[in-house]
Amino acid sequence: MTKRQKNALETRQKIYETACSLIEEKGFANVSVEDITRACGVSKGTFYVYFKRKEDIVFECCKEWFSDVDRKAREHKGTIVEKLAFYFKGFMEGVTCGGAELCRQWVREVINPNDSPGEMCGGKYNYDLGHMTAFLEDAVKGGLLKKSTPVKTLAHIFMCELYGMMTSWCMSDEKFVPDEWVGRFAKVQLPNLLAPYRVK
Amino acid sequence: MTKRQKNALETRQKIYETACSLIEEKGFANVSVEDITRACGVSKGTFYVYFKRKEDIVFECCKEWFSDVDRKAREHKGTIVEKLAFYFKGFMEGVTCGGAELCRQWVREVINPNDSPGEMCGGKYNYDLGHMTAFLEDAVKGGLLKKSTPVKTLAHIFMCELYGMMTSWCMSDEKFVPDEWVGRFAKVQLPNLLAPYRVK
DNA sequence: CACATCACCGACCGCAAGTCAATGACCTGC
DNA sequence: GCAGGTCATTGACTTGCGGTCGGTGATGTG
Repeated sequence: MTKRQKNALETRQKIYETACSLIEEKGFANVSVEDITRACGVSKGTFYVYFKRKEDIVFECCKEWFSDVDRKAREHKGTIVEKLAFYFKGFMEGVTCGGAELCRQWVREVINPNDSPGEMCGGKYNYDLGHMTAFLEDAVKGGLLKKSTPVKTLAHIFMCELYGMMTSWCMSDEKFVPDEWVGRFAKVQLPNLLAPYRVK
Repeated sequence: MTKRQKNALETRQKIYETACSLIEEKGFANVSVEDITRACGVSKGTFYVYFKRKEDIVFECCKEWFSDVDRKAREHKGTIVEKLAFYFKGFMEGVTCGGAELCRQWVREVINPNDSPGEMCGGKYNYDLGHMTAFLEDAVKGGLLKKSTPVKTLAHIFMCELYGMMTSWCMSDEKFVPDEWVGRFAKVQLPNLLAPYRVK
């Protein structure tokens, strides 16, 4: 990697980090692209070299952990309840780690229909249930769940729970601790939902 | 009511209805205030006579049913599970009746922190759990739930479920039927959640 | 009939997103 | 080490939209 390329990467990172802290401080709608570029000493044009749209900045933080939580949960040892609890914990960690404003903006963007104009930088997280179904299919193959398990339906139910936690967290102004929620869910609700499909 | 006042009401209604259909067709962000006013033959200024902000138009449709679903569910006869199922059904009905785009925009707005600038026309629905706690307290007083029921926690759990369904619906592009979800939830999950607190 | 009211108008303002031709620092191959 | 090309960066500019406000004329009122 040349010095030039290294600098470019640093610029991109600087823009991203400045944007995150400004958004968290003032709210996404109250931060302009020029606010961001002024704050980190680059020009407006530079921003648009690295991000197609202002909104794309919020997808940056999700890029890694979305593939990562998937991999980690797959590798996680334990019962299917433990595996799922781990996945839930990871999802909430990823969604909340940037703070409420970033999460809110992520939700605002991610609920857009798929044919929305403007390609998402870094790939859109869309409602294909991909992560969750793959994860549950692993559990079926691994002998943790019965072959007859309605993977798609379960995936759907679990994603629904995750979106509920995420949205509640956004709206409750960070008053609740995701770990506690996930803990309660794993203890009270998960076993009942999985009971019919578990291999004894 | 004078003829003048009647006309004014009609104008307001016309703006509201035109806005809804345009938003549903093209998406909230792709419809300008001028698109709306042009489509219904009034001027831009007139829009701002009736709505403080462009965003306020989406709160219009929620005004009635938010108080209404509360009242109706309170009056609904049956077990606590039946009452709750009724409330869930009503909530989802209200949230989805205007179509996915209106619902999406409602979510985008409603997740704003409370100190967001711009007063919401028609009152903001905020995360005070108000509807749900009142409803559960009724059930405690009515002898359907034990006195020791952690009303606030349960309200929180149930709102979380509702937000999950709502968000999933927005993201799944109307693929799922809210009634079926609520039916499944009421059958599979609700009884387990309520079991410890129900009066036999 | 004259005056007041008020629903409605649309030109105007300010701001922010996104564009693009120009620049010059850096890289590369001879 | 130099010449020529590449590419990260710039910031003035365009575009479009949200929101305002002084004006107007139809409607209601005394």
